[in-house]
Order: sequence, then structure tokens, then C-alpha cells
Amino acid sequence: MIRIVLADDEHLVRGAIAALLGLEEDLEVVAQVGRGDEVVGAVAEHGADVAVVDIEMPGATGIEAAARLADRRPGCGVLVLTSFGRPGYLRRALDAGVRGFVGKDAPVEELAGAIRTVHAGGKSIDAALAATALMAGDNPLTPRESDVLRAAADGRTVADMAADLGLARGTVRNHLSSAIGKTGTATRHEAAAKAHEMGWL
Amino acid sequence: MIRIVLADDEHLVRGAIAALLGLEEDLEVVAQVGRGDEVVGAVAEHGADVAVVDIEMPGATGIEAAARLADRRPGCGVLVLTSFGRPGYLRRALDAGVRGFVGKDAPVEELAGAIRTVHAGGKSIDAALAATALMAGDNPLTPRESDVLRAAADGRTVADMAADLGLARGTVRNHLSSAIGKTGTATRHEAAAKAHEMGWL
DNA sequence: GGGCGCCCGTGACAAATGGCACGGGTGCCC
DNA sequence: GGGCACCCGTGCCATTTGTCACGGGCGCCC
Repeated sequence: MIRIVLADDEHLVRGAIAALLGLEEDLEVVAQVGRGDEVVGAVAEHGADVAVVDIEMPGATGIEAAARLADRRPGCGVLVLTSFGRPGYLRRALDAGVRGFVGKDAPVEELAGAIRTVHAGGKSIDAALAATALMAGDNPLTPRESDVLRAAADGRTVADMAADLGLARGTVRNHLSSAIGKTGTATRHEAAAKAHEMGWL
Repeated sequence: MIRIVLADDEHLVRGAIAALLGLEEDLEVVAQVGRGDEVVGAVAEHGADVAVVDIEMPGATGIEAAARLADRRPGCGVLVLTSFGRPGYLRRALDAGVRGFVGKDAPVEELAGAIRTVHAGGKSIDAALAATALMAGDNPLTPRESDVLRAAADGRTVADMAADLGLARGTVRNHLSSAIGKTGTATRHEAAAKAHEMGWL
């Protein structure tokens, strides 16, 4: 039996996927958590073989949880199961030691197969997503440019962002201008939207 | 047996919820669809009693699907099952004849219970969401203001929006200014973000 | 040391944006 | 008819924004 910890913030979806995996002969969901910062504890407590984690969760992202697992529980494989096929997510997940990456629109057999592959020590990456990630290329933004784009969310003003980051307004605008150029957009909001869509934030 | 059609664009989630509902004695998922415009056909073909629909789907929204069902298949109850607890969604769903509204973070029993209630002709609305919807009040935006806010998404410029809507730039800016005032925000992007969050678009 | 990239800041410029006042048109309801 | 809300447009204003040029500081690597 492959012992699985399931992490997803939507209670109903989590329970439903657990029910689905429970139908498989060789899979057993031994714990379910709704927060990213509870993954490591659950894996340790139940001696799980594989953690299936969503990315966007309260407490910590699935990618952060994966990094902590790789550090403290290297024997436990991690598989990311997410709605959002952002290219940057895949890259960061792989850097965090994730060995499986499946979209929530995949057929059911693909998830079960990927779990078995990860448990066996192999890698299973969604093919279509891997292709788009390669097409998209790497994150061209500097750390500071990412910061200002993050701070630019929800239509904030330059003054707000400068106060948040402890910078002069002119500096913020320079970083924004650079980010706008690198993303091939015309306004900071377009740049922020594109960076978010690409998974660069 | 209550015959159910399930509509959700994420294949895995859809199958998982179907598996979960299949565990209930009196519930039977007779069809699954991934697009909003396939709901009516599936209900008609399988003679379903209740349609469980997500809101954000390709083809047509779950709310649009509900309106069509109320028109062509009034005997079939509709229950909305969604991740997004936007107050405006609830209002529009009720206007479309939806009798059940459950969030994806609800416990499992709540969904099954809501399905039975809807099948019996009653109403089952997520309590927390109903409260926030009442707190938020109604949509204060005029149709035209909603249009310009929709067109303002993704950081578009006034010139673009004016071209899209066939208006003069000054007119667009006046509508924007009005919408900014009504939403209590400072920029069009904040206004668009707030309107979106409230489910007014 | 020299080159390079990144960070932070200043100053100045044209363009876009938000705010306000004003006028004309349409439809609805008392 | 009169009030009212909505729609569309024009004009003007101060502010914000995006862009560019420039300079200094820091750390890394050849």
C-alpha cells in the first residue's frame, strides 16, 4: 500500500479526491490537511510515502511545503496537483524537489499513475504543461522587480508601494518601467497581470 | 434515487465529486459535463432531477446554464457548487432560479444534504455566504459602468476601452470616475478589482 | 583592478489619468 | 408636464504615470 497525505484548502474537493483515490487497490489516504504548514507534521505523524499537495493554500504554498519536506522528510515523494498551469510554478516546483506535477483537469488514471511513479522514485510531469513551460522561458525579472510587481497588485498607487517597500517613488517607478519593458507590456497593471499569469510572482 | 448531472470544468475534481456522491445511498450521478453549454442537453438526455454546476466554466457560466434550465427543464433543480463566494454571484444565481448554493470548502455532508433539499423543492443556501451577501448590499453600478469596468480588466488604457465600446474617451472616463466613486476606490484598477471581487461583473 | 549586473536615487519630460463642471438627449414614473 | 436617472459628449485642471538620462554604491567574477 502507498500511504498518501492529501493537502488542499477546499474541504469538499479534498474529500472527493480522497474518495476517488480510495477506490484504487494500492493507494491509501492516511491524512488530509487544509493548510500548507500542516503538511510536514501530517507526513511525519502518519509515515506517509507520498504527499499530494495543491499550490495555493493558506499558511504556506504547496511549493514551500515541498521544500520543507525535501529537507526534513526526504523519503517522502511530493506530487503537485493544481488548477493553475502557470509555467513558473512548474520550474519552482522542480527546484523544490517535486517529482510529480499534474493538473486538476487531467484524467483520473493520470493522477493515480503519477502517484505510483513518484512513489517508485521516478518523475511524472504533465506533458502539455512542460511544453508551455519550455516555450515561456525563464523568469527575466530581478528580485526587486518582482517585489514591486507584487506590490502593484489590486491597482495600488506608486506612493503606497513606495511606503510598503521603504523606497523613494522614483525608484519604484524605475523598477516598474524596467519590468514593463521586460514583460513587453504597456502599463504596470498589464505587467503585473502577465507576471502573475506566468507564475513569476 | 436522485438522478444528478454534474458540471465542472476540472476533470479530476468532477470525477472525484462524482465518486464521493456515489458513496451516498440515495444519490446517483448519471452524467458529467465539462462545459456550461452542455448542461441542458445532459439533463434532457438523462432525465436528471438535480444539476450540480460550477460557476466558472467554458461555454457558459453555471448561472447562465441555470437560467436555461429554469426555462426548458423547470422540473430539474439547480445547485451551484463553487470556489468563489462572491456576494453578487449568490444574488444572480437566485435570480436565475437556483435553489442551492454551496461553497467548495463546505463539509461533505452539507453538499449531499443540500442536494436532497433542492430535490425536495426547498432552498439550501450557504449560511456564511448569505450573511456576507446581505452585508455587501446590492450592485450599485449602472450597466454602462459595469461595461467599462469589465473593459478595464488587465490594465487596458482608456483609448482601448473607448475603441472597444464605441465611445468617446471622455465618456469612458466619466463612467470610470462614477464607478470609482461608487466603489469607494481611488483608481479604475482598484474599482475593477473590487467589482470583480464582489461578483458585480 | 576592470567589467558587469543589480540596487537606489534625482531630475525632467510628454502622456495618461482622475475630478469637476457643463450641456443635450432619452426613457421612466409620479 | 415635471422630476429623475441614465447615457453621451466636451472642456479644463492638477496629479499620476511611464520614459529617459544620469550618478553613486554594492557584490560578483574574470
